[in-house]
Amino acid sequence: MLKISLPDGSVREVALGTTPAEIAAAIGPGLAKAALAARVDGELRDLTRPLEADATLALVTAKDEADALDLARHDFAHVLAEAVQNLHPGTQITFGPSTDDGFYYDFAPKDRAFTEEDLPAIEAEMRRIIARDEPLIREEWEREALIARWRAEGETFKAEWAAELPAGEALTVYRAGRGEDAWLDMCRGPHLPSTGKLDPQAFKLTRVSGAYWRGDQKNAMLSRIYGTGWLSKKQLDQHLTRLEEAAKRDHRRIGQEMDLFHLQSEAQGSVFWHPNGFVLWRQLEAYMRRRLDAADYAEVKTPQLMDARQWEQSGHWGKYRENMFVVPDEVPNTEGEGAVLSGEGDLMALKPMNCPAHVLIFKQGIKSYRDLPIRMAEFGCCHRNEPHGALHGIMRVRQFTQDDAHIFVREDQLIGEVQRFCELLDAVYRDLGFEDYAVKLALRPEKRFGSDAMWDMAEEELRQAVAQSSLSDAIKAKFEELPGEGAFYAPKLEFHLTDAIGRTWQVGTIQSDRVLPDRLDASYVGEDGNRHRPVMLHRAILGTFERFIGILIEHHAGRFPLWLAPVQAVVATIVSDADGYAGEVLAKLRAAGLRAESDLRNEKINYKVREHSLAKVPALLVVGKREAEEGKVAVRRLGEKEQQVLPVDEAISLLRAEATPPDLR
RNA sequence: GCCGGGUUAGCUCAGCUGGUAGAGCAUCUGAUUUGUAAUCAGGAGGUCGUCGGUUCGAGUCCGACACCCGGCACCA
Repeated sequence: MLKISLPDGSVREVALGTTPAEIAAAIGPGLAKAALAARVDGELRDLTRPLEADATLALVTAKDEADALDLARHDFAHVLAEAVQNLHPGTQITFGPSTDDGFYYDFAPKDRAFTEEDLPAIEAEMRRIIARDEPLIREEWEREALIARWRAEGETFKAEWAAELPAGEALTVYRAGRGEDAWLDMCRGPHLPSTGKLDPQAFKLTRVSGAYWRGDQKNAMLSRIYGTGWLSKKQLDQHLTRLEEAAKRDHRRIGQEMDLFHLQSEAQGSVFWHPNGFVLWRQLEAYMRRRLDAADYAEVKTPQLMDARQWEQSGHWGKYRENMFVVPDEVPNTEGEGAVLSGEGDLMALKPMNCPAHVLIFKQGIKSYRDLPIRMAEFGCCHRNEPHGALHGIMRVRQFTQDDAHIFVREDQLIGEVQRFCELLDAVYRDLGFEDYAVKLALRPEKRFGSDAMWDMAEEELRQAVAQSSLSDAIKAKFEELPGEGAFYAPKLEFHLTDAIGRTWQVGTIQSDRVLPDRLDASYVGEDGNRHRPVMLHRAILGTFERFIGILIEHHAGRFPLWLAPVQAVVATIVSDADGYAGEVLAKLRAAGLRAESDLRNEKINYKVREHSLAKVPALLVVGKREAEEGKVAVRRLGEKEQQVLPVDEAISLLRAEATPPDLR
């Protein structure tokens, strides 16, 4: 007999081989029906998997939403695969997990990749499979038998996978339905007891795409079908609504609507900032400059183009050449038409990073240990020739400006500097409206430079710096380590912002680098009179202006706080008799340093209110006859239905206070 | 770079199986002087992404290229 402990503290004695489903049935028919899976000693398992030892058992129902969702999504993926093979015989199955909001499955199509036009038929077939309520039965197979089976069915990807699963691990197969011809997939499980547990109205196939087998560019391109899956139609509808809301916040759409910037094919991947959008940039840059000044950074400006030899020395030519824009250094051809290289093989390259140039500044003159730390900042404009498919609005571009800085430190200063950086970054994010962000430590990658001892030390330094910093407990609680994600020369701290609708974006970063100072022979004179290598901290808070502004746009959905808003106030007249007065109000607003416009058009006030509201102008100052006579304005704030009638000077001083950047309040 | 989809007026989009283009908004003109999310009327505006092909005839069919979108890969 086995002793099975239940969550209520009771212990049941059951025979060896009893299943959680049977225990659920013994407890009650309601539970038996609601049970989706079991947690056995904390491990999620199939309801029908026999118990083999004393254990704690918790039955998983829809109330355990995280588990239930994950099980359902995984099952949707299987149902998708079965549906596709029913409709498209000859399609090979490969791999199909659950995701954050649904699931996908990768197929090796027989002749052509799937398109969105295939999806409705596949959805219908999925609903038929769910309606058939096929039991999902777990089986353990011998490796050779399984490989043979997959080969016999022409499932070469599954056969490859089966052959490579680690020895000693049970090879499990799930049978959908009963009998010899039931559909099979190799899968670690667990699964719901049957497809009928899925809500046929709670999923939707959303898109198709390509995906490399095992995520490797060198492998075959598979055809992936994505879906979103939930426990109920209501949840699905809520999710679809969220997606619609997110689409309305898309920075590309708002950028167009608010006339912030545009992109065009003649300058692929580079942003044309319009006057409105560049206000955001200027405010952000001025703010960062004040912050950096206060934090003892010295600002520099370095060349856009440098000789290829310099990039060879820094190591970029070897490691980063593919992503660099290389420019021939040409002179007129004295012996004929056109131009020729100025010297043999003379090439220049646009900088993809600012770090080498900063080291070159560091190397001018002799540096003493007393000079360190040296904090060198640059709003550096970089060019990287990103793969075409990577470009995305203003978030991923080929020309961008980083709020970059390099801090040259002695070993004994390193942790303190990283800590100082974390605190500066925290203050900036809070000022900019992002209270909620995550810190991640990217650890040594497989291919790396330097000894294990160096990595042990470098990783521990960053870990310590975060732990010792004054970041809030909430932020520290979310700290996470990412094995294998570090740069080849150093571990890095990554700072991920969460926007208003829950998406996260990596923006800030800091990494300690002992390689580049060495390659470029940077040194300082130590207390002992000998030359020493400084450690170089590469760091950014916003990351790039382009991406950060994109995030700000989406975070605020274009409704910027007053200090950032491109147009802060519009004076709108009700009748043309108020035009003169509106002009006076406008002049006062501008004299107070506010970005203001007037709208004297011959239109109804309803029309003007609607138009400026849609343009997301934060403050609308309406003036009619009454206001003109009384020296007042009717202030209507964006998003509010009510207006407040105030004396002009009072309205202006309120707006002015609110328009003060957060660091100057 | 790879897979799939797309590109029609300033913007958002319609245009069935080929017969040389249409709406709303914006713009312009006129009327209207208006009190908090669209006043009315009229006009103008497009070599349908580029190049090539099929055809008596191409926005529509075929091919190449460019760019965009969704993913994948990439992201010092």
